[in-house]
Amino acid sequence: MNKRLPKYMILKNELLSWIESGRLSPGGQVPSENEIAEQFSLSRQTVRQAFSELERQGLLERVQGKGTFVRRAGVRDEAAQPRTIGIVTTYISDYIFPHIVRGAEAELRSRGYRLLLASTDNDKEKEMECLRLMLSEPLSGLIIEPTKSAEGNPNLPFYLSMQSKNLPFLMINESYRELEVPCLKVDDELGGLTAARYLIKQGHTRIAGFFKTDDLQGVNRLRGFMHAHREAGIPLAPDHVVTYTTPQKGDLPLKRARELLKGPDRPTALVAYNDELAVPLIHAARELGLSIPGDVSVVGFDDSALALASGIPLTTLTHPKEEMGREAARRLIAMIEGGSLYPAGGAEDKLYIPELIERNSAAQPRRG
Amino acid sequence: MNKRLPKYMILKNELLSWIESGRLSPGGQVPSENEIAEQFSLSRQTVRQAFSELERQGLLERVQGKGTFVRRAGVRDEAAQPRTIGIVTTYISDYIFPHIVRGAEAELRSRGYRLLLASTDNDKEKEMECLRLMLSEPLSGLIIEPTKSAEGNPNLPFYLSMQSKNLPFLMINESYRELEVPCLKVDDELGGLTAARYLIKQGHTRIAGFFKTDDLQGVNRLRGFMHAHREAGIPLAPDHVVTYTTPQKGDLPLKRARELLKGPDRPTALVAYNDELAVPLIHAARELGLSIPGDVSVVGFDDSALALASGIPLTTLTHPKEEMGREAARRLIAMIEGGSLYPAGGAEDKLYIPELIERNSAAQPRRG
DNA sequence: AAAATTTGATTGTACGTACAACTGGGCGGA
DNA sequence: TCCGCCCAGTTGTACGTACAATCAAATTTT
Repeated sequence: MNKRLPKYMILKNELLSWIESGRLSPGGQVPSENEIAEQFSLSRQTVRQAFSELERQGLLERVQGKGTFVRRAGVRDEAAQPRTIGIVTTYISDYIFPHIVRGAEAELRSRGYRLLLASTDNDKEKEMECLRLMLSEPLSGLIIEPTKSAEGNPNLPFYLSMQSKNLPFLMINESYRELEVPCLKVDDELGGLTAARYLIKQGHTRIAGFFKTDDLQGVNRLRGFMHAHREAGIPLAPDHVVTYTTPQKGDLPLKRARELLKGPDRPTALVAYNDELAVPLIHAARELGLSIPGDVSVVGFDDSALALASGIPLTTLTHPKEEMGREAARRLIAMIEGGSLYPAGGAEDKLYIPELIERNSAAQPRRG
Repeated sequence: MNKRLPKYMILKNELLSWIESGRLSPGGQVPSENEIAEQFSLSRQTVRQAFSELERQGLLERVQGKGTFVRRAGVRDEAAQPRTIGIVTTYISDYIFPHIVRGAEAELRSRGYRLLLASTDNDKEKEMECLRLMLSEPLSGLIIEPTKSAEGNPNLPFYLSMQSKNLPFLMINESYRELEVPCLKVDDELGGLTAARYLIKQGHTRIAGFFKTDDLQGVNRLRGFMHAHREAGIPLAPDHVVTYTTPQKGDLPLKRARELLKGPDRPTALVAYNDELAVPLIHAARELGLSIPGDVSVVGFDDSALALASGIPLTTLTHPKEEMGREAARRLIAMIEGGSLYPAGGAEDKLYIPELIERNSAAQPRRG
């Protein structure tokens, strides 16, 4: 059985239970060393030993001439909570991701949290490396943007161990399906639907769509795109749906677009996976002597900075970006301070509704 | 004078000096409590008090039945090195800053360091807040992009205390003049010189410059711009130099540009503080019916993503961006692992030479 | 030769005393 | 009323003793 505990340890545990039970409240005064010594029939030195260990652990504060006081409530080794939150994102520097990070950073800073940042470059091995690094020192929580969410998730064990360690985390943009984790994202299927519906309503019947399909975002946008065709009864030529993966993004979709635009029955409208693709699509079309939006309409996604920087203001769908970052930070902090793995209002995902911004890159087709 | 130190404190300091002087080496055994007590004519209890405080600080290790041993050499509170590095930047999400962060992040991650990120929004109060937050938990080093470097530095005490705490840090883009700190930056004066020289060589004689002057970067670029005029003997009309500050950047320079371009003797070339300004300058000029580069040449700075996204590929000067971030990380790690406040090869600044990239926004003036 | 035991050294626990240093309140004098 | 002083109560420092627990090496026993 248990070896006999030293008396000062017994006293320590007794005092701890007093604190936890509320018999001693934070800030309140502890009976003096002499009183305790008498009550427990111990020498004052022994009481001092117990007190000084508790003081070292940060639970008591002794003030010469005044007395001994309780510092904070709480469990044994709570050890000042870290107040550091990690964000693991696919790309730090490009496109809308800086804005998401910025929103989160602003919110976190104002709430007294520090932000740890790491980037996966959309590479699953780096994702694991990032997680390992982040967890190498104490952390209060994590915000994760999944890497290649449409494929499998080899880092699942990592996430499970985080759940079992009661480390709160949530996902943005997309979540791994295998995990039950709160997620903030845009309703991408609705976005694809909205974009295609808009063009159909304008009178377009030959619309090509370009989607990156190693992220679920692209898959969902494509799904909405196809849905809009189905509901309008418009046939969708197979070669009018172009899918590609991250490494191909620089050339494959552009090559296909040129082929389509040069061929017979060229599409009168293009739906791009995002603005990053929409801008080069516009340039490619112009190089072929086509005018935007007269000959070809283009709709992008995400309302990024590119939408206005390029010559033609781009018709695109909104993405909350900074607001999403802020909200993710808010929710994560609520989870941390609530001590729960799931947000207070249930584990519901937050779905942002993308809205169409009409600018000058899309219009009715020439012969409507 | 000094109050008399308690005997156990005197003993503590004595032992510390033994450790630091090498009389006691890490891993070596400390004389037993009784020996020390006899040597110093103290009671064993007093020796125990000194020992236990040193043990608490992590310098000694006591093993029952064996003896007391020295844990590690080194200064008082070395405490397992954190391997976390902070970056304080002006803007996270905009322009070239994400690329700098990205370079630093990649390098840090590959070396096993975590990256803490904070943004000042170019606000000195937030800068202080960021520093305070970052330092609230252990940190190995800091990379700082100064806020409004051309103005004073109210957070100087903070930086000085960091130096006195032997916390390595370095500056990027610009440094506060009051601090002797290693710095990585572009030779902005040379950049301004190069841009103006180029335009002069093309035959331009009426060149307007637009510079943001609350950052030293802008001040230096302006200086080079003026230098080029002086050396070429070209008079520089006072209203052809437009200076502005961060809050004005959205409208003042554009307003002035329109006035200049509408007026008589309009400039045939514009030098913009950076690409972020160059792009709207181009748009403004085109709205006035002027063609680029036929009627007006425009040169930007930093070779940002905007330089290619906008309709006309922008002639601009390079900025190392990612490479600068990587190099800053490398140097900081060297300082940390070298244990020195200054880099091994002396505290020399790294000066990057900006190079001109000729694209399509600048050419010879119409009647050359 | 191997195993068990003893032994000495060392730190851990526990009690005791004494005085110093500090705090806050009460008391008395200016 | 205010100031200084004292006093009781508290923690801090310092010394002392005694024994327990542990470790490693020497010693004895098997």
